[in-house]
Amino acid sequence: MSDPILQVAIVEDDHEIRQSLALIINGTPGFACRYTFEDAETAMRDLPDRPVQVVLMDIELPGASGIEAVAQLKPLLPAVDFLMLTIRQDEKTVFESLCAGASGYLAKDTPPAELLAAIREVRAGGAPMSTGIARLVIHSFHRLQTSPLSERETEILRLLCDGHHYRAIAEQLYLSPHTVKTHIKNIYGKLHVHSRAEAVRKALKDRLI
Amino acid sequence: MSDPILQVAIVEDDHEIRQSLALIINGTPGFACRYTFEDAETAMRDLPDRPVQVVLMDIELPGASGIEAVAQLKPLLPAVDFLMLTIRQDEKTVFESLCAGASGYLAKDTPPAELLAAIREVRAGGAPMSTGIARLVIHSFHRLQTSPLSERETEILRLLCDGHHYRAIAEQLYLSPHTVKTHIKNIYGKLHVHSRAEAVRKALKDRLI
DNA sequence: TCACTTTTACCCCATCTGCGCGATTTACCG
DNA sequence: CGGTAAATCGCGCAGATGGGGTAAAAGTGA
Repeated sequence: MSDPILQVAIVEDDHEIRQSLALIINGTPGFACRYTFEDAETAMRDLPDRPVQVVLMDIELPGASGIEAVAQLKPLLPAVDFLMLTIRQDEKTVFESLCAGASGYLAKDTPPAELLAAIREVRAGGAPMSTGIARLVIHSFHRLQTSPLSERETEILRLLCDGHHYRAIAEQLYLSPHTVKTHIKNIYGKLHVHSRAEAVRKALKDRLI
Repeated sequence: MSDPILQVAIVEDDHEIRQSLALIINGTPGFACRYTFEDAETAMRDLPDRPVQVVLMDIELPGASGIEAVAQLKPLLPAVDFLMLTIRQDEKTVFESLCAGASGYLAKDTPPAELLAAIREVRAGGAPMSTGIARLVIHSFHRLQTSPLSERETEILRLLCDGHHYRAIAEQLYLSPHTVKTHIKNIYGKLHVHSRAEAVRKALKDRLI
């Protein structure tokens, strides 16, 4: 059904790592690595013309970062799976990579066997991640339980986020518009914001609703 | 360092599945399952008093769902890891579970060996997921590249989300407030919304900024 | 070249918003 | 039992917002 030989490309500035990764891949039946790049610029220029299915992407590169490369290449090559292969495990880098379009995120010290398993997994529709990364990602969904808002206020904030006006909120909750106004005022105070837009943003960002 | 015996609880309404899961766990050195619950209500009532470290949670239960149970229990037991064990793999259920506080998500047909590995993994700070779930989660980060907005409009939407007013946006972009207004009007049209709040919500939800 | 989009800019006007002030009732907690 | 927080209702006002127009310059692509 799928191509018997999986074509893998590598973007990695360290010569040794690049060569050893290529050796691992080319030494495994069913895998091939015919294209390696030592910087993001070359990869962004040449990758679109190469018959590649999976790209192992380092993040810290001399010029443009691997994240920028993914952000540019993924829309052009939606069928290609990008696997970040990096030592960086900080939250910001991880989320930026995933937002850019990476389909997996592996630590650079991943053993060869696991690396190959990850490549197989991503082709099978999975999303291989190191354990720490997975926890980071899952944690990002956990809502903060430290909401300073009362139940009623949370209810009103939810309607606020849906774009309802004073009047509509009042009608839905069988309240006077004045009451809604007071609640919203209190919400603003507790969230340290001064407008609907800011409140909506904070509500969604901090998962208050 | 950690307790030599890992205490696991099970919340599952199907008698057979519950028993066989308990058998698997109790038959494995280092694992113990002394508490099983057949509905969410009982689990919510009794679990807080039990010395449990990992909970295997079904979602479809007779009364309250497993998601509700996690939502209530996780804040009370932040050190406990909840692993959803379910046949449901739809996006909504997965995200609701993770938002409620689940640390992992497994298909019900996960083989015993993998289940045990997942329990070990979650205790080690990981977040075990079936491959399909992992891809679903990672996909949620991928921004939609199909933004209908022009560059300028996106720029203005970003400032809108930060809670700026017409005037502040105009000053930051060296534009007339009239121009900003026109842009915002066009943004509303393209996003099919009628207020700042809705625009902010859509922008954040669809990752347009 | 012509049509289209984008970006810029302006007008009018009804409504909505945010902020100032105060007030009552209920509910919970020590 | 008294204090505090939450929830409810009220008024006025300056300024912001959203909706309806119009239009010109600049760039883009067929």
